[in-house]
This record gives sequence, C-alpha cells and structure tokens, in this order.
Amino acid sequence: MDTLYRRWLILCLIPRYGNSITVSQIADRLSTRGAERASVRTIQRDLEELSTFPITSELNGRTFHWSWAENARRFDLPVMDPQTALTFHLVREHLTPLLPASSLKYLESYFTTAASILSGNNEMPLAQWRDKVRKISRGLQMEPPSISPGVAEVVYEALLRERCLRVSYRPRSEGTAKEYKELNPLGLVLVGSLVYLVATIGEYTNPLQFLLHRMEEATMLDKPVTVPEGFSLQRYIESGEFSYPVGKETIRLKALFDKDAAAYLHETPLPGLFSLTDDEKEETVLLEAEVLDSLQLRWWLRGFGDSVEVLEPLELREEFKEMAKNLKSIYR
Amino acid sequence: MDTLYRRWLILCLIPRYGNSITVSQIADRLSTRGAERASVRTIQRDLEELSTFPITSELNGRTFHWSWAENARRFDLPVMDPQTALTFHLVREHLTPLLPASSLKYLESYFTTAASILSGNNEMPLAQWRDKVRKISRGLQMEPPSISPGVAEVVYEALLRERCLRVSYRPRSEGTAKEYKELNPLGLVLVGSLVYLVATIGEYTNPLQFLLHRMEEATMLDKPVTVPEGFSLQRYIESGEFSYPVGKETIRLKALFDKDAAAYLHETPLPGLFSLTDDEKEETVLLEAEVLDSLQLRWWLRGFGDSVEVLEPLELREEFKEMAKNLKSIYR
DNA sequence: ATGAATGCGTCAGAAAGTGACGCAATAATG
DNA sequence: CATTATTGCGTCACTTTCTGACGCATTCAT
Repeated sequence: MDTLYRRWLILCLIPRYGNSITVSQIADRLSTRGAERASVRTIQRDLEELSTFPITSELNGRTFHWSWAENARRFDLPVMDPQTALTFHLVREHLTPLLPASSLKYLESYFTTAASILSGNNEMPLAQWRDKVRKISRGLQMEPPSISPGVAEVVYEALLRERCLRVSYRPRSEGTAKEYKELNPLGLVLVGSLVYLVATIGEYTNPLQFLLHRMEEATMLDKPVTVPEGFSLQRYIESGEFSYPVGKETIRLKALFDKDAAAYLHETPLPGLFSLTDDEKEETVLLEAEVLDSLQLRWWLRGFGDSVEVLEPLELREEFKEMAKNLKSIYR
Repeated sequence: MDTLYRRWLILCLIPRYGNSITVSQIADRLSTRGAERASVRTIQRDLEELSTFPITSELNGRTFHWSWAENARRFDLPVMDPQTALTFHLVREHLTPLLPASSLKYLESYFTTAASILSGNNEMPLAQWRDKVRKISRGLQMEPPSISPGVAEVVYEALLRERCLRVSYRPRSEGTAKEYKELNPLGLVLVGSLVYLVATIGEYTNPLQFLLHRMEEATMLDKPVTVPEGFSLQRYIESGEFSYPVGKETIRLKALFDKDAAAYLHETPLPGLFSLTDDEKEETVLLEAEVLDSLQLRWWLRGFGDSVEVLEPLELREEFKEMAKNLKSIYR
C-alpha cells in the first residue's frame, strides 16, 4: 500500500500556521519526492480524510490554502518519554530568565507537550511534578528585556535566508526611533539575556551592533545580504567588540578561599583545576588552577569579596590589591 | 476510513528504544482508546505495513516486542520551522555549560532535528548558520560535572514514579562509595550546573542532599516513596538548606556605578528598578532600585569591584565597608 | 503432556482508494 | 466583456486493499 505513506508525506508538507500550501503545490512536491503518481483529486480527498488531524484550510479566491491549525499541538514520534519531558521542564526553568520571551515562545509547544506528558493523561500519575524540580540561581535574576512582537521572527528569518533588513531602531540616548533602510545581518550574539544583531549598514563594511529589544519594527527585504570580505562572527567577537574579552593567555592562578566560600569549589570543576588543598587549621582552601586570564575570571573572584585572597600571578594580585585600596578609600 | 487513524495510534503507542510493546498490549490499549474493534491479526499486519517507519521488533520467546529503532530520528508534526531550529541551537549554546551531559542527551534528538533543518536538506541553503550565532558568557565557564551513565535516568524515573531508590554514593571526603539501600526521592534542585537530589533515608524524616554526579550507581525499587508529613521542596529550599537564601525582604538599593561598569545596566532591566541617573560630570551612574535583599545581590555587587559604591541601605553599606577593610588588610 | 498464547498463511467478502470525466465557480487575460 | 486556465467537487466504475475468520505450527507455563 502506498496511501498511508503518501498521506504521511502530505502531513509533513503542511506548514505551521502562518504559512500555507495549496493542493497543486503538494502534488508537485510529492512527485519530486518518493511518491509516484498522485492525481490532484486524490490529494484533495486525502486532505479531507486527514481532517482528524488539526489542519485547517482557508479559501483564498478559488484555491484552498492548507496549514496546521493555529492552536494545533505538536506531535512527536516516538512520543516524548517522561525523562525527556522532565528535562524540558528543567530547561524551561533555566532559560526563562535567560532568553527573551519571543525566542522562548518557539519552544512553547515543546514545553506544553512535556507538561501534558508529566501531568500524565497517561497511566501513571506523576503527581505534583511541578513541586519536584527547583532551580536556585547563583547570579542575580534579571528580567530579560522584552522584544517587540514580530521583530525576532523577522530578524531570525533574514539571518537564515541571508536577506537584508529594514529596521526601525531606538538608540538608548534618543527617544525617537531611527530608520535603517538596509542592514546586512551577519550574526546573533547573546550576552546574558541580551540579544545583539551584528550587521553592517548599506554599503559600509564595518559591523555594528543592534540590540533586538531596541528594534521597534523589522522587515525582511528581498535583497540578498552582502557579507564584508573575510568576516567571521567568531573573530569579530574575539576582537573585543563586546568588551567581554576572553583572555587568550592562560595563567597559573593561586588563590586562598575561606572554607565556607570554597564549599562549592569541590563540586564544580573549574576547567584546568590542579588542586584544592584544605588547610584544616586555618579553615582555608588553597586553589591552584590553569585558567584563561579573562574578565569573567575577575568577576568571579571579586564576587567572593573578602573570602578570597589572590596569591598568584602577581599581576592579578596587584590588581586586587589596587582594588582593595580603592574600595577602602571609597568607603572611608 | 479508520485504518489510517488506527495505524497512527499504533505508532503513538510504540515506545522509544529501550522499552517495548507487544501486539496484544497494543490491542488492549487500542480498545481502551478511541479505536473500535481491531483483531490481533490486523495489528500484526499493520505493524508489517508500518515498516516504512524506523521501527524494529525483537523476538522474545514466541512474542514480538516492538519499539522504535535505536537510531530512529524523531518526527515532528508540524515539521520544525527554521526559527524554532535556530532557537534550539541557541538553547544548546546556553545549556551545554549549564546542564550535565546526561540530562542534555535527552534533547539530543531535538538538536539533531534542528541541525538538519538548518543545514537545509530543504530548498534553501541557510549557509554557515553555525557561524551565525554565538554566546558570550558573563560568568566564568564551569564544566558541568559528569554524571555516571544510567544514573540520571533512574533517578528521574524514580522521582516521577514516586518509587524508592538504592544508591551507591561517594561522599566528597571519602574515597569509597557508600551504599544507601532505600532513599525516598523528594525533589531535584539545580544549583548552577550541580544537580541535587533531595531525599530521605529509609525511615528517617529529615531530607538530605545527594549530588547526582557523586552517585556511582542507582537502582529503582518497587517500593513507593514515603514523603515526610508536610514536605514541600519550595519550603525546604526557602528554609536555607542550600545556603543560598534568597531574602524575603526587599530593600531600597542606592548604588553609584562607574560609567563604564554601568553600561549594560541600561539594557538589562533589574527587576524593581526605579531610576538610573547619569551624572555627566562625574562619569558615574546612580542606580535606585527596590530589590530582594539576597546573597545573589551581594555577589552581583561585589563582582563590580571598585566600580561601584553602595550608598543605601546603610546596613549593606556597612557590610561593604567591612569587606573593604578586610580586603585592605588581606592585601597589605 | 496439556493448554493457552502467539505468529502467520490463506481466503472471500467488504471497504476503501483511484483515475477519469464533467460541471460549476472564479481569477486572470486580452 | 468574453475567453481561458485553474481549482474544487460530485459521481461512477474499476481496482486495490483491508479485515475477520479459520487453521496450523510453535513455544512457554503449568
């Protein structure tokens, strides 16, 4: 039999709500793919038959345009198992403060599926799973800035399709939005919960940064993107444009931690850790590690406040000494 | 026609590789659900027919046990769109340093699907999407500790099914693993990249914490879990057991930031922010906000080093003054 | 050894799927 | 405005598939 397979292919061809496909398009694509003959009439009948699935058609002129229903829930095959569902729940906990809502909404249907699996319309109860997982954050919880509806979609699509963008952008300093008629999107950079679009303007070749949440409107143009000669996002970042230089040199770090503060050092492997030596008498822990000499390292170390003493390298110790001096004078 | 629908249900009933289902089980479940009569013979024939899908059977005695093929890729319906695929890619970037590999592997098939969508076996090329998204981390990159294979699965399942666990646990201080014959799993807590299982031992009622990566082996028992009277994970955390007390009181924070350090404050909304006042002359920015008085807040503020001066509340200022004094004496 | 499951081959009637054709409605075209 | 191409849909006859029933062989539990 071929009917089942053909209908399966048809289901795969039907796009999500927002896009649509016509019967004749389906017929074309089907013949391109495996399926053999399939008269247009048959496909019409198939679609009728498939109405057990949440698909809808919209009469546009004399032609039906098919898509999945707006509120259609997603199917997974094989069906999502409880462990995966739990993992999606964890992921959501992790990501909600990290990714802007407009990005996260693409995963919404996966979270919904997970929730319904966990709520167990299945055999087992899985009672109160919501109260079984919690996340504790080490850092301060920020609210991811909200991105105007529609903007993320357009920017993502333009980036993927390598098309230019027209963007209305509200710089921080000014209240009014500025129109950029032609941006060449080059890449996305996530910094914390901020999403930057790296792009060049028109014919210029120097990449600039645009924050997605500062875009009031974005439209994709037909014009293909022009990528500056030799541009690479990785290199662009490494050149320090985001003022988050990750050092390239590693240093031999030696630092003395309070016993309390060091408690979690034992559990979380610092990449390049050499040794952690407990000094029972002094209630201190000596850390030795080969780590990247980065800004991130300084944030991390400073976060410990007076619970850490940087011993080596000497330059870093000097930095901290200087900082200590400054702090003292600030709070005098 | 009913055949298509029945076969669809059968596909849904077939579990992922690892579990399996027999023909008679399928027949039972089918009659429970919508589908009407369906003779066993028909289902056998259906399964044969469905062999276009990556399902396999294993002859166990005289009975076939069906499951999806081990390497079967997942199907999504509707098919994952490029934006969602890109989002999954972002998510992976975010999560790889955060979640242990054994949790993340449940999402592997979703990442694979996303990658194949992005690589475009479709019409459009979506060239070099891998070089179009990068993440820059604010904090120091830690390596999530690796959890023994099989442990996470068992713990997740026991937690979901509310069953007891037998665990072989390697405490930090000792080299040898200790056997816990009966743990009552109560909840999971994520702290950074660490995963804690909160559980009670046997008949005891005081919850303890077990790190998943310290478990060498875990087995699910048949015995149902005993939850201590009135236990709630949320309350347990709030009682400060993880030494990450999130304050319950809010304070009116006033702090003076260096202009440079404050740059990103303008973009990331601190919850409860009142005002950010630039002082052009002094090159400082005054922050006023109503925030939770938490440990996280202190980490965050200390991370700025000498680029911030805490002004109010006075108690907090005193803390920082004290810290400054201590630091000064440390580095003298 | 016996009986209950299970898989599978076969058969015939029932059900469905299919292409072809024709008609109506509609948008595009000249 | 008339014409044409496209699309949807009803119908029909024919083909293919589906399905339950039956029977037989095999295997595991008792």
